[in-house]
Amino acid sequence: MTLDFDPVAEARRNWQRHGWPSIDAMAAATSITRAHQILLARIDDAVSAHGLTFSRFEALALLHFTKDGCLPMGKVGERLQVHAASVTNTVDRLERDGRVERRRHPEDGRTVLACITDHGREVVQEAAASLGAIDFGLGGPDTVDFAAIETVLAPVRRNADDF
Amino acid sequence: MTLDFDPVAEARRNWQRHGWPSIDAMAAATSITRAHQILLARIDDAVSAHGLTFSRFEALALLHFTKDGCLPMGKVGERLQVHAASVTNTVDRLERDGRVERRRHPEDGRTVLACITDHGREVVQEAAASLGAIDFGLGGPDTVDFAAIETVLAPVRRNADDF
DNA sequence: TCGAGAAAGTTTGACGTCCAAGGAGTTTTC
DNA sequence: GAAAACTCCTTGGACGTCAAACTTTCTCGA
Repeated sequence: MTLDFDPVAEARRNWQRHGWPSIDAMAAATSITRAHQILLARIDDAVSAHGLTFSRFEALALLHFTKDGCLPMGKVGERLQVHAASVTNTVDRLERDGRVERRRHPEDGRTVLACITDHGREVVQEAAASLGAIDFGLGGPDTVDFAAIETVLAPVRRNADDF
Repeated sequence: MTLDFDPVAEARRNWQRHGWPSIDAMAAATSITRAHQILLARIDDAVSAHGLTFSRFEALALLHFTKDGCLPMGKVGERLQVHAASVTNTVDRLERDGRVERRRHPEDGRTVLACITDHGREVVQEAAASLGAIDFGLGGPDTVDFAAIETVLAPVRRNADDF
């Protein structure tokens, strides 16, 4: 993860030189993409110690936050903003590892409930601690303004009707 | 892409309630993740009209920016910060579609050069225009401060030795 | 000069994401 | 009540990413 050039500055120079449009937007988008790339790598590294990926951690945390530890598959996808097929995939693996189990919905035969197991609860709490320890990949010598990040990205999310 | 709740605020509430650590960092990381998710969807949608994905567009643009339109596979991965196997994959598909062709390196038999074709140059320029038209997924009714995004994410990237 | 080690790409396998299609169950409608 | 319409989930295929193993080629030192 050590570079001898700034990918964003590099991109900016090239776009400028070729007269391509929306340079500032491009640089902002590239920054977000790169920051995400960095975060995901660090986060996945942290949760892998607990046999998880970030996706699985998110699903597990979501279930853990629930009253009775269960949620219909569809709700999981909705909350996590991922496709239903991705939920099937994620729950498959969590179930394989005994962190989650599928149950029939008592009233609606179409619905499948994903329920976190006791083991799942242990794992997700340990993983959350590991993530906290690295400040979710945002840690390091340079000071990061967490609140500013949230603020500056809010309009981006709002433009996509994110809330 | 329309939600009736704010995923970040939601996450913040849940973490708070369970006493989990680094809430502000979590919210910032979640914002970045979500912003990236939004951008990627919009960008991919824009370039798909030209038979590209964002990855392929990036590779194509990189080659287009080069003096002679060629770059060793390894250099492509280095610039794009992706694994060598991903480069192989991306170039395979670009080559299949006639946007790129592989050539032997004249001096080093180990090296494979990825070279953009004339068709590739046409496509990448059209795609760049499409991306500019949507401000790289950052467009919308709410005003987005491009420069602020770059500034606020700089320490995140610097913490990962990104430049 | 010759063999060990390094370097460059590709292949294979695991993961995550999406889309499209299909099966099963429920609700609506006539 | 039965057929049509809708909902929920899973399956299969395409794509992108990474890690590890492997092949080919080059380099360097004994």
